[in-house]
Amino acid sequence: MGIALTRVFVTRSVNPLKISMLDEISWHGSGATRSGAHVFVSNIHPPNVNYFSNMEVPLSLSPALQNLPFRPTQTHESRHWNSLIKHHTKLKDDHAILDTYTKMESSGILPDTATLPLVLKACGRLQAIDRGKKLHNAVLDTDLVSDIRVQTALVDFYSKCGMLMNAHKVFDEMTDRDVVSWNAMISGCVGCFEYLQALILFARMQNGNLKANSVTVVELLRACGELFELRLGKEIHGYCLRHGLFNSNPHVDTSLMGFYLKCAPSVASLVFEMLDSRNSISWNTMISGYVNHGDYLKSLELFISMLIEGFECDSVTMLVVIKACAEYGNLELGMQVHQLVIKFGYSNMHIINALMNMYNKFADFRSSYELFNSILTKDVALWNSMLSCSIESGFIDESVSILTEMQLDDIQINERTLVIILRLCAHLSNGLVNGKSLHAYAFKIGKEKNTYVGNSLVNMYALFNRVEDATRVFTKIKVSDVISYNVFISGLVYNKLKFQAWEMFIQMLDLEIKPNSQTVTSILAAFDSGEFFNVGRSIHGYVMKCGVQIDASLNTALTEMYINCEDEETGRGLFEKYPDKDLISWNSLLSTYIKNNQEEKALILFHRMISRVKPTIVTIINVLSLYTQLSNLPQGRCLHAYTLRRFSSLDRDLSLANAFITMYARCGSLEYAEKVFNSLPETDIVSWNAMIAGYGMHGCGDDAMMTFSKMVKEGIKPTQVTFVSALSACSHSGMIHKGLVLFHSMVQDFCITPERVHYACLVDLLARGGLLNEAKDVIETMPMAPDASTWRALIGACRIYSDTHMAKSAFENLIELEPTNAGNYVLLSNIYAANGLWSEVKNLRLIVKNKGLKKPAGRSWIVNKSKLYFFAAGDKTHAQSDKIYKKLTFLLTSVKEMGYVPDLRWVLHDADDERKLARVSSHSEKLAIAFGLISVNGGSPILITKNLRICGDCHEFSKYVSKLTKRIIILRDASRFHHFVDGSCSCKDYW
DNA sequence: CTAGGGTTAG
Repeated sequence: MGIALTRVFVTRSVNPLKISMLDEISWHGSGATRSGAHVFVSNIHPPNVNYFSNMEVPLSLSPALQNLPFRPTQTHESRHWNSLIKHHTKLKDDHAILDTYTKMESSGILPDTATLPLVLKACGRLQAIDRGKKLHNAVLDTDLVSDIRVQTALVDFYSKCGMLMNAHKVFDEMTDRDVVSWNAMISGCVGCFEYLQALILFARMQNGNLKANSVTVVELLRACGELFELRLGKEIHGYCLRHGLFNSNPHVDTSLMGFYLKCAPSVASLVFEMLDSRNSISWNTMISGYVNHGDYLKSLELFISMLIEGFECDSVTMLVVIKACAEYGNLELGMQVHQLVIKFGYSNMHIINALMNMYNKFADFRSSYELFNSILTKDVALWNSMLSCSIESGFIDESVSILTEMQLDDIQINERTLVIILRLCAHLSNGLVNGKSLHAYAFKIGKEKNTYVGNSLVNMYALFNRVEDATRVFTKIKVSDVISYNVFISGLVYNKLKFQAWEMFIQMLDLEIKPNSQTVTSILAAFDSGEFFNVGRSIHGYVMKCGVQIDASLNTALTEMYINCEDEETGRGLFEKYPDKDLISWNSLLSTYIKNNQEEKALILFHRMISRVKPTIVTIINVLSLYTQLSNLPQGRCLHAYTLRRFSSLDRDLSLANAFITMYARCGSLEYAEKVFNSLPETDIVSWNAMIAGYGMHGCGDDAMMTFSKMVKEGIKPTQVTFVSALSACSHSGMIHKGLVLFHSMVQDFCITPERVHYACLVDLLARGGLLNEAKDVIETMPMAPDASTWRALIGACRIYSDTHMAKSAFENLIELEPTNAGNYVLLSNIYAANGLWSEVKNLRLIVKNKGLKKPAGRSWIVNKSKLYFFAAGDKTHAQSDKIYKKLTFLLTSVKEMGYVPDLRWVLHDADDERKLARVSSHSEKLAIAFGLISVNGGSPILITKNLRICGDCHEFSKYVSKLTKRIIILRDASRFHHFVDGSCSCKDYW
C-alpha cells in the first residue's frame, strides 16, 4: 500500500507527495500557519475583499461595445436574442443561455431588463463567476444598473457564488428595494450559512414597513432551523397562520415541517396531519425527517402509506427510502425499491450512490460495484462511495486502484475523499507515511481545519502514537464537534495520557459540547485502577444526571471501570441488570476478570456464557489466556477440541492459532505447541515469536536459535519482540556468546534500534555469564535510563557470583525506581544472607517493617483431573490436608537423609530458627509437590505453577524429590520453567 | 427571491 498509494499520487498532476515534502518542513513553522489561515479563509468563507478590487475587468465598457455604436433601443436582432434566452430558460438549459449571451455580447448587444436577470441566474447556477462579473461590469454605465430587477439578480448571482460581500455591496447601493430584493439578500445570507445575518436583515426589512411574503418566511424558517431558534420559528409559524400563508403555499408548509423536524420533531407530524393538500415533496420531507432521527421503521411505514394513498413517488422518495431500507436492515424492501427505480427510470447519480451504499451494508460488494459501473457520468461523491465500499469490504489493493482511476478520470478529490483514505491509512501498519502526505495535501487545499478532515487526522496520528501531531491538528480544527473530542480523547487514552484525556473532557463540558455515550466510553477506559475510583464514579453520576444514553458498550465500560477500580459488586450489578447484553459485554467482563486475576469468577462466567450465547474467537482467545495464566493444560486441550468443533479448524484465524501455541508452551507442553505450529498452512511473525519464546522459557536455547534461523530463512522479518524472546532464550540457556552475536546482528543485519527491553536482556545475558562489570558498563552507556527490571537482572546475577558490593549499588538504583516493591528487598537480603552479612540483613528487615511493605503472597497450584488446587504457605484448608502434610514430612525426612539441608535464609521476616524452619517447610511449592505426588497418576510429570519466582530452598528440595521419587516435576515460576529430573534442574541453577 | 436528496470518526 505504501508504495502503491505514493505511485498513484506521483503519476498525477495533483501531487500531494511533492507538497508533503515542502510542507512537512513548513507547517510546523509559524510562516506556514499564516499562509494556511489565508487558504482556509478563501476556501470556506466568501472572500473578505473590496467589491471593486474584485473586478477583473476595468470599470469601462467591454472592448466589443467600445467599437460599436451603442444601441439602446430594441432592434429586431436584440429581440431575437432575448427571446432565445427566454426559450432556453424555459428548457432549464443554463449552458445554452450562456452560449447565447456570448453571441449577443460579441454582437455588441446587451440583454434587456427582463433577460439580464435570466442570464445572471444561469451564471449563479453554473458558478460562472467570471461571466457574471463581466456582465455586471458591462452594465455599469447603462441604465440597466439602476433597474431593481437587475440589481436583485446581481445580489442573487453574487450570493450564489459565495461572494456575499459583493452581494451586500450591490444591495446597499440600491435606492429602491422591494420584497423581492430583500428576499434575494436574505436568501443569499442563508445560502452562505450566515443565518444570523439573515435574521438581522429581516429586522431591517420590517423597519422599512415591508411585509414578509411566503419566500421570506421560507428563508427565515431555514435560518431558524439551522440556529435551533425554536421560539422565533414558532412566531413565524404564527405569522403564517395570521397572514394566510399556511395551507396556501406548499413551500411554506414544507418549510414549516422541515423547521420543526429540526427543532421539535413531534410538531412536524402534527403540521403534516393538518395539511389540506400534500405533494410528493411534503411526503419526502416527513419520510426523510424520520430517517434523520433514526426512526427507520416509521419512515418506511410512511412510505407505504404514501403508496396506499396513491401519491406518486419521485426520485427523492426513492433515495430516502433506499437509505431507510439500508439502515433498517430490510434488503428485500430495498431490492423492491431498486426495481421501482429501474421501472421509473430514476437512475441518477444520487440514487446509484444510495443503492451502492445499501448493497454494501448488506455485504454485497458485487452489486455495489456493478451499480457503479452501470452509470457513465460519475462525480466525486460516487467515487467516494466506491472507495469506502471497497475499503469496508477489505479490498485494500482494489481501493488503491480506484484511487488511481479517480485521478486518471481527473476527478478533483474533496474533503470526504481525504477522510475516507485517512481512515484506510490509520488501519494500515505502514499508513503513517501516506497519512502524512494526505495531511500535507489537506493543508495545501485549505482543508486541514475542516472538522471532518481534522477529526480523521487526529485519529490517524493518535493511532500511530503521534500524540504531538494529533494535538497540533486538534487545536487547529476551526469548529470542533463531539466527534473531534471523542477521537482526541480516545486517542489520548490509547496513548495512556489519562490526565490530558480528562482535561479534554472538562474542556468539552466548559465549551458546552455535550458528551455522548462514546465520549464517556472512551474516557472511562482511562480509569483502570483503584486510585481513579472517585473520578470514575463521578462520570457515572454525570451519565445518570445528564441522561447520556447507556448503550451496551457504555454499560460495558462502566462495568469494567468499577471492576478495575476494585468495586466488583457495583460493576457486576451493572452487567447483570443490563437487559441487552451482547457478545461484547460477555467478552469484556470475562477479560476484565482475567486481567484482574479473578480466575474462578472468569471461569464461572465463561461456563454461564456458553450456555446462553455462542462464544466468538475473541472469547476463545480470552479464555485461552486464562488457561495459560493458570497452566491449565487439560482445560486448554478441551478448549482446543471445542474450538475445532465450533470453527472447524484453527486456520481461519492466525491469532487464534497463535494463542494456542502460547497456551501449550506456557502450560508446559512444547510438544503440543510444535504440533499446532507445524499444522498451520500459513504462519505470521507472532507464530514464530511464540515458538521462540516457548523454547526460551523451557531452557531450550538451541531450539530457539534454530527456530530463529529457520524463520529468517523463510523470509519472515524478525521484529523487536522476536529479539526480546531470542535474547532471553540465550540468557536462560547460558548461551552468552550466541546472545551477543544476536544482539549485534539485530542492529547490523536487521536494522532494529535496541530499546530498553533489549538492553535489559543484554544486561541479563552478560551478568548471568559472570561478566558483571560488562553488564554494568551496558547499563551506564545505554542511550536511555535503565528500568527496574534491568537493575533486577544485575542484582540477580550478583547473587550467583556473590558480589555484595555491586548488588548494593544496583539495589540503590532499583529502589529509587520501585520504592515500594518488597520483592526487591528480599532479593538483596538473600544476597547478604548468603554471604553471612547478618547485620545488613537485619537492617533491611527493619526498613521493610518500618515502611510497612508486604511481599505479595506466594501461591502455587496444580491441576489434577481438570481441577485447580491452590496452596499458600502453611495452608491447611485443603480437604486432604492431613495426607498432604504427612507426605511432606516423609519427603522432608527422606531428602534430608540424602543431604538436603533446609535453607532458612529464604525467610525474610524476623523469627527464631524453629519458626523459620516451620515456615520454609510449608512453602506453597512444597505443599503442591506433596499433593501432586499423592494425586497425580504415576508416570506423568507433576506440573506446578507458582505466581512468584521459586524459592531457593524449594528449588533444592524439588531436585532431591525428583531423585528420590523418580518423578519428573515441572515447575513454572514467574520467569521460566524448571524441569526437575533425577536430582537436577533444567535451569542448571541458573535462574 | 422559495420546500425534500447521495459520499465524511471507531
